[in-house]
Amino acid sequence: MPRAGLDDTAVVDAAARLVDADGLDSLTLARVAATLGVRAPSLYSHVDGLEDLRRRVGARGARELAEALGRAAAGRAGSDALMAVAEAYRSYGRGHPGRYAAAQRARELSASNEAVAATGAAVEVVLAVLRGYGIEGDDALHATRTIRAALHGFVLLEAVGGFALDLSVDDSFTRLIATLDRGLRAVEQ
Amino acid sequence: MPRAGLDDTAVVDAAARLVDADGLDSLTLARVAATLGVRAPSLYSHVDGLEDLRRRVGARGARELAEALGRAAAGRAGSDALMAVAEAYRSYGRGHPGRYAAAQRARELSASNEAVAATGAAVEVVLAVLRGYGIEGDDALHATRTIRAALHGFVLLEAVGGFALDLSVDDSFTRLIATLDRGLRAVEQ
DNA sequence: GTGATTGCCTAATAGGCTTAGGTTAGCATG
DNA sequence: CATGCTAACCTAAGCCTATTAGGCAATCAC
Repeated sequence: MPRAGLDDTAVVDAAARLVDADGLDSLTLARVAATLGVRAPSLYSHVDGLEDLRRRVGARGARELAEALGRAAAGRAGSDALMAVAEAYRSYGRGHPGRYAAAQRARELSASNEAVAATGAAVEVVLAVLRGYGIEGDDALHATRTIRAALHGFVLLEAVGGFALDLSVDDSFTRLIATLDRGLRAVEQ
Repeated sequence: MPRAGLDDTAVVDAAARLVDADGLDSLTLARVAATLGVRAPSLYSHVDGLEDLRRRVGARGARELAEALGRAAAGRAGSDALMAVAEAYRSYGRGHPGRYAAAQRARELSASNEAVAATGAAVEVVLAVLRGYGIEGDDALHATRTIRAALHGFVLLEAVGGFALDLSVDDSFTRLIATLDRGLRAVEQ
């Protein structure tokens, strides 16, 4: 019997493609194994069960998202940077809905150093953008939560088909960012 | 053999309690049946399988959430109304995390008249609040998406333990609403 | 070539959903 | 009060998961 020649990365690759195509809930070891031409128990050589696989997919999503945000922010400042980061965030969520969803399972991901580091990097990107607004310290941390909540909610609602009305979702997103931009600029204290 | 005397409502009740306590993912027919003192197949007399049960729990969540928003908005206007609605939204999400999560599965819920009606009612509440800001028409629909995205994202991040830093989550929420309030007030055109 | 590693396998356990088909409790009707 | 119907509940079985245990053999280091 020839070997498939798998390794950890190949398994996570296959899982990531699967969740992006069919949703996080449809991630099963059986399906991943089938796409790799292998039986389910064989995956245990590379991955420590289903939960571990989900965690690794989430960690990859967190890392890719943080990288995308960093690239978007590079060389920009102020509203320009906020818009670029927001666009990159939404773009990643739309392009990789499964990885994105997996990246948000904070409780599971707290066991992954890679995921924790990536989340920290993403926060740093937003904090840098906020310095362009003159917001620092705790104010900046609160503002980071505001921005993250707004972007996260938008991406999830879009992914789940929550924007049912016949009204441009692109326009809605642009206005969301504009509202945040205005709201952040007007901060006193 | 005595009968348990179940009906649809009792089954959905049990499921709603279960998902609020242990999370939406832990909803299984076997567990619901066990809490009701019955075998899993017996539930098929009252509910059309697991997916249908999830849909019904989500519909109940959507209705309860819409009712809470309506109560919060009653007798208030402007920033006051926005704050009250936002607090009610977050409060429901925290108090009933499982129902709340189920209520957001838009694709599944599109098959539920109750859920569709409830979602429409919630949108109406927000539109009424926005009239207090002088926002109407498409602008108001876009603003509704902004508000919904921000609240939804915040509730989900809070539920999943996404706010890890030692920084008051209550304060963050207050500032989120304040940022939205300022951002909505400054709308031109 | 030889030995060790390890990738992959089959077999089996345990638990989930669901369908099929049977039994019976409890009500409605005569 | 007896009869019969409805529907609530059951067991059995099939098929899908995940996971563990234990075995075989392909491949690599020497």
